[in-house]
Amino acid sequence: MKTPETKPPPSLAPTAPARRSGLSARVAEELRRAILSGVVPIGGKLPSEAALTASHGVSRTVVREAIAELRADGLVEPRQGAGVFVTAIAAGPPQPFQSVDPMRLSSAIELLELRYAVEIEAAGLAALRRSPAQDEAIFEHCAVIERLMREGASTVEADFALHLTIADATNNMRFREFLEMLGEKAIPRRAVQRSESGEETPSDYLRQIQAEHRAIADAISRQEDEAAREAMRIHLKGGQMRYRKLLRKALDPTYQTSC
Amino acid sequence: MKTPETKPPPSLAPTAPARRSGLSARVAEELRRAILSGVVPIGGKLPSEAALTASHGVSRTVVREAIAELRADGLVEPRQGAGVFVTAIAAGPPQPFQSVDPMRLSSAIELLELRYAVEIEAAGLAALRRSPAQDEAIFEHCAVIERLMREGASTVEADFALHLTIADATNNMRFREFLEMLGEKAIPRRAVQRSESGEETPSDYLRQIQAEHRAIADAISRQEDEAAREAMRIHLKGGQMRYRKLLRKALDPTYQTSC
DNA sequence: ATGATGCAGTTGTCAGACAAGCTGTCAAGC
DNA sequence: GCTTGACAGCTTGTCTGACAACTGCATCAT
Repeated sequence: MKTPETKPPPSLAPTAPARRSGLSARVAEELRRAILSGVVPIGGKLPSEAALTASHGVSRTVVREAIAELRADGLVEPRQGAGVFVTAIAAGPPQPFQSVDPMRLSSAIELLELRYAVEIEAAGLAALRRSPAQDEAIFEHCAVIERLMREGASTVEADFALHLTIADATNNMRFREFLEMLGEKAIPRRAVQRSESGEETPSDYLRQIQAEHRAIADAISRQEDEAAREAMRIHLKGGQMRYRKLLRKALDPTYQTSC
Repeated sequence: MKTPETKPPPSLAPTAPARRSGLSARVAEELRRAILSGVVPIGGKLPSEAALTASHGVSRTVVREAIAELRADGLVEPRQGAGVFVTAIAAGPPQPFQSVDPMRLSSAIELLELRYAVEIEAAGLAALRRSPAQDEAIFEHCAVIERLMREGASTVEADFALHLTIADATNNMRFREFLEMLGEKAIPRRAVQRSESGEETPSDYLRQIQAEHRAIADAISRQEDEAAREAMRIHLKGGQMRYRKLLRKALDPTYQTSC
């Protein structure tokens, strides 16, 4: 089996790309798909190892390792002498907030409201607890966003990084944990990026965003929690309005002409 | 892949006891334990297959199948030629907010802060969006809590139900979803119930709680979002103080005498 | 000091063999 | 006719040996 020629780093980094292209992983995935798609019903039996070996053109070892993976997933239960049976157990615990349809406006807005609840409070706590270094980092992120805006580049990631820095400044890791869990679901990147790269950013819009960011950073710097919360609320409300507009236009190109 | 054999055995029931006593399952469990207990650090390498074969007294096939299970768990990443490395990924998809130690005060408080962020905003949205029926339900829950308090019974569940009703009144299911996900982790029931059942509830404390609940319910009823948020903030801040006291006493029975 | 090469050790896959267990069929007994 | 036991065929579980592909490190040449 050939792998790509690129040499991996000598030490494993947490962000090292996963390499799951082995045969057993592939067979496991195919079987997993067959099970989850209902081709094999719950309680039903997979083909025998010998049959899978033949039909997938791999050795029995590969088939067995694939089945071992499915066993760990809780998808199958092998019974010696009898066969490998699909169990009634669903794959893993339910992921939170899964039922998000990025193309449904209300779905995304609902998640945004939840996220904003956390971010408003985070701003208040950040004002009370931030360290000087965290204070500085917040301003730095504001500057990065402003630069990206002037260049007409996408600010989605930089904006998110600012919010994460504010969450860090609460010195309660649960806030970052929450935002990381939720962040990618709350803003469908495709829609936003398409709109952002496709049009000129008005300079009054730039100034508005800058002013809002500055108001938040200043309130946090002054350690005024109420002002920080209010500044964040204004920013997010404005962002929500902007986001609604973006989404409406992305979903319905004729929307603006009808306004 | 051929048509799978779908003839179920007559003896398979969803509640059939699992038979997982195979060697590979055993080795997988031992390795899993070693990894989760930190014997092998994250980023560290498991012993080679040959070494595991020797140390566990099993064939290499068994070791490989065990490793396949761990791979499915996301605990390890085998790298051909290099070894099997413990990944930074926790078992399965990350469960949110898992690292909660109920006996560590700061751990619970951190989660409470996150929860309170959501609840404060929920109160504001509930004021804007509640239906008359939801309005009534909130008052009813207040009455239930008051009754339970007068009887000296535990109000933990009734209190949580009130907060869920407020979340429902936002008419954004994400708020309830969040609270349900987080609710049981945020208040360690053992500690709170022990303290609650063990002492007399002062009547001024009762009145304070009642007043706070009423202020929230009234603001929501009047559809004043800012007042609702502020009332909820006061209630939760007071509750946080009370909770800190409870926890400190539960952890250190001599705490009150030293105050 | 740097780059290339070789080698020992590692994982990935294949094949064959035997053990343990399950299922279905058939015959014997009641 | 129904139940029970025996048996054959098939299945999974484990072991063993072999080779391919890959990695990491030591050594050597420039």
